[in-house]
Amino acid sequence: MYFPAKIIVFNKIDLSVLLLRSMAELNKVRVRFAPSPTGGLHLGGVRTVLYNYLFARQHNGRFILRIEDTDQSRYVPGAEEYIFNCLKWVGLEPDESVIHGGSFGPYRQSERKALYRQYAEQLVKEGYAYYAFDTPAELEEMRSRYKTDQNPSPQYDHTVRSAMRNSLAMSESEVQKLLAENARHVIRIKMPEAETVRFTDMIRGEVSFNTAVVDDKVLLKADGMPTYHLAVVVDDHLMEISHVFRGEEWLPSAPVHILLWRYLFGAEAMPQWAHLPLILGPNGKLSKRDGAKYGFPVFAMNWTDPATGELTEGFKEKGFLPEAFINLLALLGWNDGSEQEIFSKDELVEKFSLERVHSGGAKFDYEKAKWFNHEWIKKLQVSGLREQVKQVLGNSGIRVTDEQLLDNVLALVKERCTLLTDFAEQAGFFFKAPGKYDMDAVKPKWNETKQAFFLKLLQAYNPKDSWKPDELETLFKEMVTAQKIKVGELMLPLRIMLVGGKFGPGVFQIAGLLGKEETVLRIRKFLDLLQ
RNA sequence: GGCCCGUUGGUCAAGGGGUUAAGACGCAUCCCUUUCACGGAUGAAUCACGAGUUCGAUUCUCGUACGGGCUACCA
Repeated sequence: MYFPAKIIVFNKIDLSVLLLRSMAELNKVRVRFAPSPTGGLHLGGVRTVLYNYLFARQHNGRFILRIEDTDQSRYVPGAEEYIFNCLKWVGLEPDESVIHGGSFGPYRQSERKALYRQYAEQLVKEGYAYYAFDTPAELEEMRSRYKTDQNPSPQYDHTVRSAMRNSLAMSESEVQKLLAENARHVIRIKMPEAETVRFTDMIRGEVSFNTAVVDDKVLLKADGMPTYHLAVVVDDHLMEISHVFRGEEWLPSAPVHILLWRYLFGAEAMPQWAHLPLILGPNGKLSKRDGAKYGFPVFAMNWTDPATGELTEGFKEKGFLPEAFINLLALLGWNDGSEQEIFSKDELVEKFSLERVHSGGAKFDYEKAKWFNHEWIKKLQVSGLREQVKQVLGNSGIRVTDEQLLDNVLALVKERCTLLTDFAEQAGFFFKAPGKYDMDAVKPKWNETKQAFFLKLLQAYNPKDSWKPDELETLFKEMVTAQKIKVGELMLPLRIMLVGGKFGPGVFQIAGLLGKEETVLRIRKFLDLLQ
């Protein structure tokens, strides 16, 4: 009597679990970053990657990287590999891509070329698009003909299309003849003459457009490649993308994409859109130029233009930690509402939410960016810094052989380094005696008494068996008190002897790490130099 | 020019009808530190403007101004 009831209950549970699972499959989150491999990876691009990544991780979804290389004239060798290197550096690697694989490939649009034409043709057949045979010269002619002060950039739209050479204006037989002759042509979307297209953006709410003022965008180019507009819609559908995050600069062409979705795959199937606020420079959208002009990086990593050989410095080489780079990017347009500003990647995955992304653009502040890096250098354990600092020291000709010393040095100096490159100055002298000294800090005030003092110091330090900072300091101060000189008057010269300049941690801390031998050697060397 | 999006200190920003309008960066001054940092303290905003709604608008509505984006067979 009791048993059957129990079995029924179990069955119910199994059913609901199954139901939930299939619903989860249906609503599977799939997002994508779709860069065009034409040059360096802009910090705005990395932020888009980040938001995609965070959203995917948060929803147990997949993050896809699709290469949008439909413009063959803009092909730049190496750019694609460079993008992957950047993503690897920041630790935001895709689940599916050209190199990560996946079952929705190919992930490079140029390899999907054959796919797009049928969709464009279908649109023509259904009256949503048309063939256009206008040559570049004819387009140019149209633009200059309609150009006025009131209308500085005439569009190819419903007001002019009947006066152009396209399948809407020409006779059926004429069109067929041209097509049979393989005449160069494009396929353009036929924008409705007056319709309001609206959609709900996840960041800015309802946005609406009047199709009358949107032009008949080219969907399929004369070379058979799709334009961005056709390709995004087709690929987002085929790759089952659920949410699209892209820059605000795409907002004006959103109605084209909405319409294409409606015509091709149905509005219900459309992914949700989120147009991210722009990252601004001192004047407008942040550009590579701004970086060069104001002296801060814009690209994630160094990028050398293969055509011109021009090098653009990246955040990595400038001395940024990937942790800091991600952190500062996340906060450029988003915050969790609390006072917290330092977030690890895991915390971001946990706390990020689209609802808290701003709609207004944010001006990039390099000073604040450096602050984030400083915070992360302070926060990170030496183990997280070791390899990167070795690299930095290596770049200035210092090879680290004593790993233990490196760890001690890092712990001692990291709080005074804002960029990783600062370690060259702040840590370098521990491994290599100063090559030159800040003589101005010593010479003007140097005298016989001081010279004598240091000789005596040498005599006191040399025979010491233990070598602890505290003891060295006490001994030093005891000896100074015997003189009629201020402690500072002698401490600064000692610093210069050991460090070379007026910087670094406490002098005796330095001496401690340097060891007796090296400390004595440096003092003696300097004294000789002054003779 | 047209269309779209936006507007809280120099910058990033919290707050969304009644608040002394958070916090951070940067800046300035001071304290700590016999270097430089770190750390601590203090200082600086009539919430773009004008109407409206309201007992009351930074917060809601509408205009204006300003800023930005788009306006290619580029993405």
